[in-house]
Amino acid sequence: MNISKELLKGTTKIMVLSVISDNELYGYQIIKLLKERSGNVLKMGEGTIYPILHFLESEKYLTSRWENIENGMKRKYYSLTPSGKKLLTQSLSEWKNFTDVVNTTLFNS
Amino acid sequence: MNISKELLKGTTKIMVLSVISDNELYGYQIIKLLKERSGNVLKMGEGTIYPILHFLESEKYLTSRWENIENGMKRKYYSLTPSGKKLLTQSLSEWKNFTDVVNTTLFNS
DNA sequence: TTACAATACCTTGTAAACCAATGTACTTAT
DNA sequence: ATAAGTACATTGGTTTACAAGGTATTGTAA
Repeated sequence: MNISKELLKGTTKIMVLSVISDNELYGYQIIKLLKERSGNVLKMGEGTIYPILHFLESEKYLTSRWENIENGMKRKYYSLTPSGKKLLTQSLSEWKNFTDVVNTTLFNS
Repeated sequence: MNISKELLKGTTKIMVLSVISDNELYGYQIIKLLKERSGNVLKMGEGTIYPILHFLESEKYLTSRWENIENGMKRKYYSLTPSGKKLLTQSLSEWKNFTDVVNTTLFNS
């Protein structure tokens, strides 16, 4: 089963905020987590997630810190700012409104 | 309450197919019907709906006929082809899958 | 009667979202 | 040694929706 690219538009940002709200996470991990949590349906590419993280950080919804791990690799960990938590709450309520409106429109005939 | 442009992406086509499935409709009427059915939330412009109708017709999901009404105006009525009915069924099931996956990802933490 | 709102069709240009592809660099498994 | 995995990043293309503009007619309010 596949999720069409078009339907996804707009929701990816919310899902990114949502997964970060639980734990401090790095980009590559978020991609794998979204895949896992969605039951292997969402296969976001790096070209999708990294720009979203950069945007959310530039808008102060996220902060980041670099961590050097033993083997020489570096990870950039993101967490929500207070402003990001507010955005998440607001986005979740928007998401609910949105699906309600669409469902009403689709099925109230 | 406003529905963000980004979330809407992809769903407008489905809603257009959905409203036409019940009755033969013309473009301007569809805009008003979507507004009405969504409880005054969806205010699709003509620049959104007309291109979708043209696309769906070019892909043979819709057929159209012109009707001259008394006062000199002309309306272009659209209805679903068998292929369009199939697309609608398929799109509705995609929509359901999509919201399920997003909700799982958002709320199963 | 003159102007505006509404009906009804249409197109063009722009911004945003996502993905595929590509690039770098290091590590681990075969 | 070669491929796959980890982990960061950017560029270019497609699609979606909207704002703004255009044509033409009818109905209404000033």
